[in-house]
Amino acid sequence: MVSIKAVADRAGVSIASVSRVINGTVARKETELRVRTAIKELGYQPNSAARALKIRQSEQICLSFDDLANPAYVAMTRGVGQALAETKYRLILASAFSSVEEIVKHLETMGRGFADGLIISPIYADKRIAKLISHLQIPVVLVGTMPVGLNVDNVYVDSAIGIGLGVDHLKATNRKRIGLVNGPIDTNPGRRRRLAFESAMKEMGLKYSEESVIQADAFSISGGYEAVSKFRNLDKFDGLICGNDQIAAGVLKYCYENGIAIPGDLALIGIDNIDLASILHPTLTSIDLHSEKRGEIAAQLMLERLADPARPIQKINVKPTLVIRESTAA
Amino acid sequence: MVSIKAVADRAGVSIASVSRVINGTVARKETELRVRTAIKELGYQPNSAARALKIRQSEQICLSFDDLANPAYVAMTRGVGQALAETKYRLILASAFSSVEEIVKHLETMGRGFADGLIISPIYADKRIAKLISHLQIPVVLVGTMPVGLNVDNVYVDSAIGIGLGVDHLKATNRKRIGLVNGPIDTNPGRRRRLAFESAMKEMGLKYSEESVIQADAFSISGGYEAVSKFRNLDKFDGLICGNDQIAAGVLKYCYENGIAIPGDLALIGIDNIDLASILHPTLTSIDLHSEKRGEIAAQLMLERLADPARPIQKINVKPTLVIRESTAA
DNA sequence: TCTCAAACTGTAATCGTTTACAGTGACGTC
DNA sequence: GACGTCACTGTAAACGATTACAGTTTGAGA
Repeated sequence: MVSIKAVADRAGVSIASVSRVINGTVARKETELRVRTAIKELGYQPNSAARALKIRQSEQICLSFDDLANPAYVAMTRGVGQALAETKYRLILASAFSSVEEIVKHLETMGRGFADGLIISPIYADKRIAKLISHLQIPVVLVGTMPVGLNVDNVYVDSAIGIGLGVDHLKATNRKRIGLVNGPIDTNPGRRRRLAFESAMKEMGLKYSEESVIQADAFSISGGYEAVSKFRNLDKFDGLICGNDQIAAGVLKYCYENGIAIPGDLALIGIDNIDLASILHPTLTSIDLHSEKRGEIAAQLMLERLADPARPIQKINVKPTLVIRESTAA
Repeated sequence: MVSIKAVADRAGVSIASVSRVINGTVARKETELRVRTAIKELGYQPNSAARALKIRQSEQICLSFDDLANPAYVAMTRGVGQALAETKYRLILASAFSSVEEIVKHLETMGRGFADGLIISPIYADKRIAKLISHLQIPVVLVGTMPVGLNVDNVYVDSAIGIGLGVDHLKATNRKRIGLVNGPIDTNPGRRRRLAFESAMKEMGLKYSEESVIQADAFSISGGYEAVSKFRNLDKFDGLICGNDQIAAGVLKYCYENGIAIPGDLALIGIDNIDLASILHPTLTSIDLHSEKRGEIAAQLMLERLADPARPIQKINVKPTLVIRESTAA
């Protein structure tokens, strides 16, 4: 392993000078040249562990979420990655397919200093998570619903508004018997979307009851498919909002197999507006929650926080938008 | 920051004893108890930079590929993550949406010791990449086609066999005018799949020419859609193999919009067998390249290599399989 | 030529661990 | 009671960088 000492010897200077050249502080032209030549000749690269130990920074930022199989999180990752690309920070991905237990385990190891900051988008509504986050020594940016009692930088999208847009659109296209195919209720999005749906329905004077909600046990294609398979009597509804686009895809598949015409018999709306939405038959109307943009903003907040630890806490609100496609045609 | 010194003071022992307790070597019962209590009381976590510096290991493994938007790579990431979950290694994701330039940049910084091993699945066929990899000081496992001149642990799937399965199946279901909608030709999969297609066609005595190949400029839905939109006269073919499932989805969309019946007028086969394949209408026959399994094997190879740096180089071959669905019904 | 400030450079301490080695004490044996 | 062994513990030296601080060189001005 070629260390800073080897470079110093080769260039005939002290290690301090080498370090100074690397970090771009004072150095005579000739010294700099000799050091740079030595570095090139030896193929030297500074050891990041030693550097991290000394400067007390790892120059790594950790991104943590629970479902990489969900394209919305992939998009978020892309956003974070882009914002970090031109900085000194590397992106670490942690616990991308995890259960609550795994997240807790991961959070517990975050104190080891291998990351300078944590961007987290927890879907599970578990109390331990909020507690662990609040005890972290490094800056945290939370994407999504802020748990009670926690106060960190935050970027969120008001799903109530999003669901409102959806219900509104269905009502405007003359649907009256509207239901929700919700994702798991022990998750933040699941809980929030259900509440938002209820209040949107009541607000618009539409009939709402417990039976308006079909419960899927995962935010996935098969989750959606199986939920409506079990439920069966979809003719109760003439419009459905789904927990996300994948659930909607599952519902769509079921409808196709069972002769339910979309949008003829039933209008369908998804959430997230992933690529899938535009290639389904019919193409899927979707509430876009702008995941990539939220990732980008989260990374931006993190960079600003790292640059100025004392700045006031920021909460950024991203507006959902409705993308209308064939699945809700009148 | 609470360090090992603080723990030692609290427990009334030396830092060496604390370290020994943590790393599970000799210690008297009472000493161990006092140390563990002190650790708990102070909430101590060992600093990973200091540890990495001393033991010359970062306990991080880097996974590098170029297109996280492709679910096949997400599956691979899941495989790697699972295999690493119960080990001491953390998974870092690098350059997940990258150009050749970015990969080169990343590879150049791999010498800094922030990862103990690199699992890489490069799609671009660029000579610099092979060269940089061969100069790396850490173990590398390559997933995919091995560039010439490189010799590292490798897990690959013989796409020739996969394409062969596809062509075979199309021939068996009475298709004669078979084409390929290929991905970009400057990528490894693109190049390999084209060659494999050509030889499979010739071997089976089917007509092949330059015009049998439609070139898409990305392994994506829009890549497939635009390629066939530009090409137009799809009636030349009665069977198409697509560079991956997303390209196939794009082709399918075009066919739907232009009244080409699948599988009536045209049979369609994708590659990768991602979730999407089973929810398209019609469902898509696909050549499964077992990405998740390859990721798992790659991680396994890496762990074995790290445990025994001297062991002979392994090359593991994963067999592709054909999943037949509606899009190729006779 | 001499002086002094400015510009640069080197020495050495430090970051938080791990670990070789030496030291301590308990205990069984003669 | 002396001694050897064994089990454990502490001291101190690394690992490879950064950075005060002190020391040295340089060059301008007198």
